[in-house]
Amino acid sequence: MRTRFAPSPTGSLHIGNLRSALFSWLFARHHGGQFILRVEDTDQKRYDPTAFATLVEALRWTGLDWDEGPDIGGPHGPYVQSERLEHYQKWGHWLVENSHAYRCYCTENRLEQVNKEKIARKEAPGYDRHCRNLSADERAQQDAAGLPYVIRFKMPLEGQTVVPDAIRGDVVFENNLMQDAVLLKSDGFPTYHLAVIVDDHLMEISHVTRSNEWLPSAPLHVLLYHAFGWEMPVWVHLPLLLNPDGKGKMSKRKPPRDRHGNLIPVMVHDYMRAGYLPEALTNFLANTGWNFGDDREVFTMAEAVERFDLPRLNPANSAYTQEKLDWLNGEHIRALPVEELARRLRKPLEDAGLTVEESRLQQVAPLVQIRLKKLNDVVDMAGFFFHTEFVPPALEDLVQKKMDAASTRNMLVAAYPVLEALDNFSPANQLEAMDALTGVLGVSRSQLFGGLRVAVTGQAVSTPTFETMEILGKAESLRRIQMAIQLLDSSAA
RNA sequence: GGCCCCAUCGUCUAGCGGUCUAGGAUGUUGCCCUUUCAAGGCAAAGACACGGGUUCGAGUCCCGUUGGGGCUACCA
Repeated sequence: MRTRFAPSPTGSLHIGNLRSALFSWLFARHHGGQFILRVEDTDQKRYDPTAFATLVEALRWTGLDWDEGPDIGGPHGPYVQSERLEHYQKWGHWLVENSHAYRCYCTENRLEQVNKEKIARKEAPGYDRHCRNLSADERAQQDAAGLPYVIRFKMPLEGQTVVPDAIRGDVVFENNLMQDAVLLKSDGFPTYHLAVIVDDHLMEISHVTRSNEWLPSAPLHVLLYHAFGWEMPVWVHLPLLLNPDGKGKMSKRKPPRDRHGNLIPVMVHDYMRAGYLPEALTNFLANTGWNFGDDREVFTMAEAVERFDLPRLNPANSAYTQEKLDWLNGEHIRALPVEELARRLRKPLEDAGLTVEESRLQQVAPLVQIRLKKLNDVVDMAGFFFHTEFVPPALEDLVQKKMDAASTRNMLVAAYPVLEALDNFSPANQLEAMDALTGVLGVSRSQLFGGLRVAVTGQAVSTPTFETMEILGKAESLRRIQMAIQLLDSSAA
């Protein structure tokens, strides 16, 4: 079995395309087959020289691997369509010579004109097949004049074409409703329709996996295989990933928003920057439109490879669920070995402008592991650990529930010498001492521990009190508590 | 408009004629735990789009309606 992913390089990787790629990859890997990467860059108007490197970066990040491709070569190369023009030209002209296609000399103006007239007459728009009906003389005349032309397919005027689809069965199309599609453009480049058939055949693709937006043009592709006399691959039209509201496919041109109005990332690089784990993203994507079985939602791609197959693919399109991705991301963060989490936390912290000391990072990682939904959340939660200068808390955060500045101050003043007297500054020891102090002072754990926590972290939401103080060290913790006391003093005055 | 695809809780899904007073997850709400935030535990609300058939029996099969999506380029 051989499947392929054939994106057109327009920048990063669209999440909907990643989902298609993922299904193709899982399918091939499950059956012990090969997965091929091919670049479909036949649209010269959209050419972007940096796009390919970005695409590969995104794809590598997701963990998908390919056996043949533009960057690694292979026996069926080249894997970039713009480098395969001779194939398309050869086979395009072969179709003309064997009367499956014809040269069309119509200008864009005429095409527009024909459409306008058809629409005015309330007919379906489309090419009127003017050049299909040229006499031999007329044809010779146009050729002699050296006019630019495109090659169009001679769609059968009657009958039906059946597309056998692996997940929805036979889909039947009426031939007379279909266009004489352009196969080879006037610039000598192929359209998708010609290129995909030639390449999939030459590259020996056994299963064509692609999103179901291609289903309407699949009969043309079937007919092309017939015309060439090539063996047809198995067609697998995958469901589409829709916007969170289920209206329209995910698109980077009109980026969707969640119900809080925040933009939802569409490109893989946006997910990388937002602090998502590749294993969470792929888990999420595999889990929408396909299911693992056994009611399991959290799984690795290695586990998915073992089980993946077409029968459990849902033929319906599905809406993107941000909440579920965020939950899965948290699950995968918690599943990481803590040293690995530490390693991945470095980048978001550094990107936030912080200087990250390795030993400190190792200490902080276990404290944030169960608290993070995204890696980037570490900046707000524990960024204070890496500040060169301590930023004291806001007064209103420092004053505890049902207390005022004076009573909060007195509480911290009482805690200070007790903490100072501790030889062993372990969290357990601190807890024991502070717990005892709550009884003496007549305050709750929440008030005392919370007051200390805000004092040493500088923020209302943070890592837990005693573990934090242990990392900060006794001296630094006491210094910060002292600062808090002064802050409360000045407010009382 | 035409053609094609699709249709179970808000969302992702299980269900492949009787085991369905429809299961899981997420999200929401409540309670518990608790040192903030999380995580964890428990609980609640929440769906077979509608109408016809077929059948002893339909969420499951067929048809229609409705709804949603896709395509309708010398873009992919």
